[in-house]
Amino acid sequence: MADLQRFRDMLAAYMAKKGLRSTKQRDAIVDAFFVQPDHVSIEELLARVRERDAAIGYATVYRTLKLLTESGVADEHRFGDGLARYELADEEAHHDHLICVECAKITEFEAPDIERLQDEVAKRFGFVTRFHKHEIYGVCPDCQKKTKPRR
Amino acid sequence: MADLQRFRDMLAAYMAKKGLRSTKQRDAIVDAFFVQPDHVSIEELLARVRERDAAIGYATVYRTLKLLTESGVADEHRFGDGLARYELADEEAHHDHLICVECAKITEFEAPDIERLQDEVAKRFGFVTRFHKHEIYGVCPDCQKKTKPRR
DNA sequence: CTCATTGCAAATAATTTGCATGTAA
DNA sequence: TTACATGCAAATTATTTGCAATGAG
Repeated sequence: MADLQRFRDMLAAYMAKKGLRSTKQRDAIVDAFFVQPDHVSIEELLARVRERDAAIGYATVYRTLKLLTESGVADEHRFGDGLARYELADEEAHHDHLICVECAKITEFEAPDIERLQDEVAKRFGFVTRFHKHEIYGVCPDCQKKTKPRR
Repeated sequence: MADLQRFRDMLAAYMAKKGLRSTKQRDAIVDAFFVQPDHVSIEELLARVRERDAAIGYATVYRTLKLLTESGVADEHRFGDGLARYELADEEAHHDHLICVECAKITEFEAPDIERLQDEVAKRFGFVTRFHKHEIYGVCPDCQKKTKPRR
């Protein structure tokens, strides 16, 4: 688990710079995100947040996640199921994803050697890298067992 | 440029197997795709196709591109601008993408060493890979010149 | 007090689908 | 002839936005 305080500070700084205000809705959403900032969708997060305050509207969740993304606290991902998912923008421990095409489970992996080769590719083309996506779609071990049981 | 005939055969086989018919609209769309099968969007393809037959509806383009995708002739990509783009599903010459965040230009790259490391990652997690996405987002050489001119 | 924020509903944008009509095979 | 295909418009889905009411600083 990353250093959450660092992210809270990052968000506070961004909000101060932009003259944004903190509200109970925002706090509830941000807290809910920090509880388990791992590939949550808006809908999942909204459900979590409504346990604390049932009146929070989904537009507020969209707006707050956009705020988290702009402030550099969260990264937005799209894994092919048509909706955005968010996770902590943890550069220190950068990882990429394996996505199961059967059960949609997401597994993280780190591969510094791939990152290095990737930097070389960017350099070869004269690109200044901002970010990247590396996603491997396939069938996870669990689903391999389910899909082709010996019979 | 890949062996287009191979892809035409692949499509014909798929259509035969499914009992699908060839129509002048489908032919026009497929031909237009084959002319330049490089990251076209539905809208771009529709424009191209309408030069030949102005009456073709956009639903037909959607349906035909889905057909191309299902038959293994085309791959669908989403590069973050909110719409689907299609390219030839050329496994022999597999490549990934560099996307300029300024001008949205897409550059292809091949990196067999990355692919190999990626296979190792999948194996390490017991995944059976179906396909992958590796996209590097950054600023291309042209836009670097535009964005920060010496002044 | 002032201006950002919220919740709601309506607006978008990309894509999909129902259906009457057209048309391959 | 017998389904499959098409074009249109309406439906869907995820997300965004206008606006009046609310609330933070």
